[in-house]
Amino acid sequence: MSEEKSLNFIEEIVEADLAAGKHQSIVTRFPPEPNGYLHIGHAKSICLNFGLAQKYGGKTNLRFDDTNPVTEETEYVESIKNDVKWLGFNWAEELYASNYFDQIHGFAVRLIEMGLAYVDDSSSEEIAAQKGTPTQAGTPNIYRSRTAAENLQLFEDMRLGKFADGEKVLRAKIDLASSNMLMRDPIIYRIKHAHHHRTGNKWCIYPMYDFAHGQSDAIENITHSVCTLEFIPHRELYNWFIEKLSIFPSKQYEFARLNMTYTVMSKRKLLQLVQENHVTGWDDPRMSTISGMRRRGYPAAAIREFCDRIGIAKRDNLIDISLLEFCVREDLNKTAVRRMVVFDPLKVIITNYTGEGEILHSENNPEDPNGGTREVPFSKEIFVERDDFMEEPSKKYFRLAPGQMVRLKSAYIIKCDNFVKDANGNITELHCSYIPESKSGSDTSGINVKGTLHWVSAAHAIPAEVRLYDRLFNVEDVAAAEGDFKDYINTDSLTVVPHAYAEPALLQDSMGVGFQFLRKGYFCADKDSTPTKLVFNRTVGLKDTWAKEVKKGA
RNA sequence: UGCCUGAUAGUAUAAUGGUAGUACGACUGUUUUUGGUGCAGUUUGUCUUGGUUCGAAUCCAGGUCGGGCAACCA
Repeated sequence: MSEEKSLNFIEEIVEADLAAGKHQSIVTRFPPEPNGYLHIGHAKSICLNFGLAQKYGGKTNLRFDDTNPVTEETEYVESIKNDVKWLGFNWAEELYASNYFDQIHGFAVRLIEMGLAYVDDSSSEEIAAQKGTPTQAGTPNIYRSRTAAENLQLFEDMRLGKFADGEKVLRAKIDLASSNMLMRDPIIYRIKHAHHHRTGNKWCIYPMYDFAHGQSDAIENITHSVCTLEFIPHRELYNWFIEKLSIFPSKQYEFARLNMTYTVMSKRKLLQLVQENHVTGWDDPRMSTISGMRRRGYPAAAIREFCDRIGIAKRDNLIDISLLEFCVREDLNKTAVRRMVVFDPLKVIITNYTGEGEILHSENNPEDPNGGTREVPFSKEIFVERDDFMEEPSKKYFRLAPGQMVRLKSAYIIKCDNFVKDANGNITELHCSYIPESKSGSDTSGINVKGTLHWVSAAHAIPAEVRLYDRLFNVEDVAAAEGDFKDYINTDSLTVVPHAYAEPALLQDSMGVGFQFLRKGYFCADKDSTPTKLVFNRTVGLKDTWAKEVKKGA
């Protein structure tokens, strides 16, 4: 078990800091804004932040970055907590930036007293214009030279609600000529007469991200504040506030956010999909949200493994979603319980089978020697998959065809003797004969067949609905595609099989587990499933080299 | 056009001046009562031009290309 895994650049920084005695132990944080559901990109950040603390014996706080009351809701807070827990992580403390509003307000006052912040009466457009452009310095306005006393009074009046939204803002007084636009006197407090999901109506002024995040990090003694690349320009500001306020010097480090093929990874776009009913909700199994993946049947361990495999670096990336699917299959192959379900039934009559029927046994999981077996009823009439028969088979087709033999999984070898067509030329029935000596487990027939089919006994079959999912978008790089991302939605991303036939064992199974429907893929019971109406989601298909072969031939 | 960032097989990610490796993918073969799984193997790479050096993916300089920055969002 002593596999040496190389460190990512953040782990290297942490190890160097620890080795240098800069910190006794580390503190990280996962800081979502509660304005939407978490997605797989957040999972990467969660695994990184919690993983760092786990690996180096530190702790991780869950901190809600709730500084914008108009977009944030308790529903989101709850879903985020649920998702982090489900992913398998425990936070040291559940914290909120809003817990620190008093302290942050105090920081602002201190800045004003030091002459490093001022109240600006300009409109948002005026401020934008006065900021200049990246190649042109900004210009100061008359408010910039207000005295500390005047600013103190004005800021207090802002807090007391004497002004309307947008009438005034508090700005840090830094450098209007900085090449970093964020240093050109950034707004640090704005007026919002809005109800906050935690502080209610106590405040009508709220700190901006830049005046809340680093401050919260400092208050919590966060040693390594890890965020994504787009915050690189914020680092200069982050450090400026820490220096001027003489608070705990948290350090910000940035890594590249996760992008994945055939999907979107922004809360704004995900919200749009939900609101405009392109999906059924945040937990629609096609969504890249944690809750969607959970509902679809992705194991938490598979998501963690995926996050581990993609690594941490600073280069922009577009990860192939098939890597995630690989991780899901890898996990489920070891754990999923095998069952047989026929999606598109074709009746097979075993003409020489004279018995009443019998109970056969089949292993629950060939990968797990301790997995046990379940009972599978067999009888004269069974269903097989319609595409497991071809009237005129191609040369490498190992399934049923006139005169061709296959094994029925865990049962007998059968031979197709005849088939019946209706008036329209559709095949309605297969007539086969079975080889009595070929019974699974006690086969003395000496016959070797190339194909093995899944099947269900017609008399014992139970109905089930099966939902098949495909990628939500039909272009690889959705974010880079021209125009509206919604133009690329795959309208065939959901296929419902309303009347599949399942083997009866499935009725007794506990529904929290992952299933493999033999030769069909991995499935899980959907939350819509009831004892009288089973509903399953296809988590991911099996690797299908035959389909690939067929495609090549076509 | 200014500033900030980055560039290693198809996709990711290592090698931290000394043999370019790993995973996924693709392709072979093999095993298999899942055309699944497993096993074995093959394949493909240092953006570019110079420089430093015995030796450069790594250090330096120029170029090229990608991403970000001018929200009272985070």
